[in-house]
Amino acid sequence: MENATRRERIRAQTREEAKAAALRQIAAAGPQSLSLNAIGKELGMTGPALYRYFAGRDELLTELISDGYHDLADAVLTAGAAVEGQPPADRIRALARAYREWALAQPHRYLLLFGTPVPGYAAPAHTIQAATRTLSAFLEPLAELASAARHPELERQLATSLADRDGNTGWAGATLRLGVTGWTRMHGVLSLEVEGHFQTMGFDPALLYEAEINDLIASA
Amino acid sequence: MENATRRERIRAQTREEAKAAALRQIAAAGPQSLSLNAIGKELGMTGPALYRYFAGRDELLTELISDGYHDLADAVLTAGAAVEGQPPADRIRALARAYREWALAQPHRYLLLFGTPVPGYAAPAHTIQAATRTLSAFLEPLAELASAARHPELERQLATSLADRDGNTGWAGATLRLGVTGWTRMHGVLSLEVEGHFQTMGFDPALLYEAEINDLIASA
DNA sequence: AACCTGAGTTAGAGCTTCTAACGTATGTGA
DNA sequence: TCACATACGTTAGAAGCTCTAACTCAGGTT
Repeated sequence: MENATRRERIRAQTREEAKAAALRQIAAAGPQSLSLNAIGKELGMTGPALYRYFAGRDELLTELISDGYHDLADAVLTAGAAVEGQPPADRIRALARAYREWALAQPHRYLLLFGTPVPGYAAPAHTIQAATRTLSAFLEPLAELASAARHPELERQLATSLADRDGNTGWAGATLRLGVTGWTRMHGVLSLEVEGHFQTMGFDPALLYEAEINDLIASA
Repeated sequence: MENATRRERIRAQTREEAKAAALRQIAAAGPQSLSLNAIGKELGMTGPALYRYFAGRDELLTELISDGYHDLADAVLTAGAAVEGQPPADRIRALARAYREWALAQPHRYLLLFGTPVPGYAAPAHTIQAATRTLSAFLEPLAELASAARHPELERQLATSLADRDGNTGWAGATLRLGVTGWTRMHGVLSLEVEGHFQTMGFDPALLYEAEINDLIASA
């Protein structure tokens, strides 16, 4: 960003404005009704002009997803930094809370990341890295709690596969299993909540979420 | 279906054909690329002709979702009937297996039910009833296992709210909590699996799913 | 046999993404 | 300071979509 020409700065700014408008539209009427024409109008230009900034609708969506992963990772890591030094159980609870708050503050965005996948979308490498970043934040405190192997085969698969990948991060299989389990449980509650499936059931999803987190901690 | 006129029978058949074609299309390219024109072509007629059968694209989608809920409920209940009399833990495992198999056999359909919601869609009453049917199948064996209250406030909310609803079904709060927890955990694993989020992680999701079910049983 | 109803047709409005061709403004090198 | 290259935004248009309107035609009923 330092040695960017004036043109490049303005261009980047326009891209950001377009993405912001896109998010507003998605929040208002869902991802399927995202229209480049409408975004253009919001920015004060015609639809085709946006093709100077994005290869097409799919690329715009892909970028929104990528941004989302990074934003979520940042939110979780920030929450993690704020509770450094505290007991692992408390840190896990803080991370989980940050995860949930991010999702509920912008449900449409959470669904963009974890809802029905966009057909043409394939996660770029740095997106996977952002996801790994989020998971790692949880793994750190979990490692302090993880006890003996509970599901040997699953833990073995996780340990060997993730060790091969990015140069042996050194997480124990039991820790990784707790991480993945925590992820699926958080997502299970959050996705159904965000999609409104609990609406007619008359209970507070926050309690269920908390219960899941506490169960996870207790089981470790 | 007995005293239906010939016309009505043919009409119903055409509707079914259209829905089958729609499912094929969704399976091939996702829900967003569902096109009435293309369905018409597949049935050997033009696009607008389908408006004689469905009020529009949204109604067709809504109907596919409704059908899905009923189909899923049937699959789970059938599996439940097949293991009647067996110990509750085994019955739960059988139900969970049926649930998973249904989802994996037709991932696009599972996502239609539990992925990003279609904007205009509001679940009709009989759909909610189908969902309740599925949940109840799990509640029966869970009730035999449910122990003392573990999350009092959550269980109280569930018991009172669902008691008010359909004329007191009589499930204990602890049972209901286990049911909802089981649902979110199954969904957590399944939705991430179906969306391909585990693809780069190199472990068998079936093991994670099993582990979740066994944990649930053990915790009850 | 005459009629009514329902199914399918084409035409067209209004939207979408996206390409192509065209002007214009902007920042840079001579 | 002037000329030029490049980037930016425009309009036009193709191909697709949903959905409405008007029309034709075949089936079943009276």
